[in-house]
Amino acid sequence: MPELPEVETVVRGLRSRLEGRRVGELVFLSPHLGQKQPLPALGPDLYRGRKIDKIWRRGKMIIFNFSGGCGLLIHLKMTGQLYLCSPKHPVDKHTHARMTFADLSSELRFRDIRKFGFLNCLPTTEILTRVNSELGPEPLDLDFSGFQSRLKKHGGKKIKGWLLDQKIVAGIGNIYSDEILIRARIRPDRLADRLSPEETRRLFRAMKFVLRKAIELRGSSISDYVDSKGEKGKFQQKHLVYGREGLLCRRCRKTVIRRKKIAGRSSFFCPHCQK
DNA sequence: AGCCCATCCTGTCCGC
DNA sequence: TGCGGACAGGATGGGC
Repeated sequence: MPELPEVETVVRGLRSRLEGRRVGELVFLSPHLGQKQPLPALGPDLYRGRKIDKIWRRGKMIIFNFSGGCGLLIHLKMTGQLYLCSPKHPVDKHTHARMTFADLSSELRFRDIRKFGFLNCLPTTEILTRVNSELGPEPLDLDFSGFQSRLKKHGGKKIKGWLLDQKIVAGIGNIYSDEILIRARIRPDRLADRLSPEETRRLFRAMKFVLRKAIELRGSSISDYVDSKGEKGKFQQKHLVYGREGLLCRRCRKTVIRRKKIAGRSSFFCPHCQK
């Protein structure tokens, strides 16, 4: 499930290969994907010959800026993949869009088994407005006082739900929320405004540490995640709780990891380490 | 305000 | 071995 570190890894890979290139054509292979476009959508033909000025990330969103104000807004949701490959690489039934380039032999593919993800053709101004109205601040840019004030503002929420809420902080999903909470030693069902100053500090540090470390290790490959070169990440090897129900905690080595549904998501935690 | 649930979708896994 | 149902989850929208 691509979250901030996976999306950042994909963006860095695409940026180094694609910024400055000119589009050959953009083709949608799945009509379904086109229908999901919010208005005002731009026609794919409009992208021919345009230069890619910038590829960037906001939360879990991937954004392409092209010359002439055209943009792409992409979300991988759970099983989406965005990678470069040879045009000869087989196109299967889960490949929903492809983009070729005038000055590069590789092509870009958007593939998504569950079709929850999207790739929208929109003006960059539209993308900017949407992204900024729908998403809270970047967790890696957030300072401690901003973090504290957001904890207070949405203090009634369980901390797990708080971390997952893209409007509060953008980019954290189910894997990283659990991995942050074990390192902060806080139970996922604690209320956001009931954390002690020490716990608040630990949570802030754990959030930064886990996200930075996961980016360094190029993300977690749990199910379908691969980066822009089709390669897997390595952070799953560092997971302390996620997906480890019934196994011994890797932190205290004596308590069995429990799983409980919190904020609608299965949450893994150590009842001994997390208070 | 915040929780829970259903929804979108398909592959995987488990039990019978 | 095969079938069917449960499950997984990011985000949204509705109801409480």
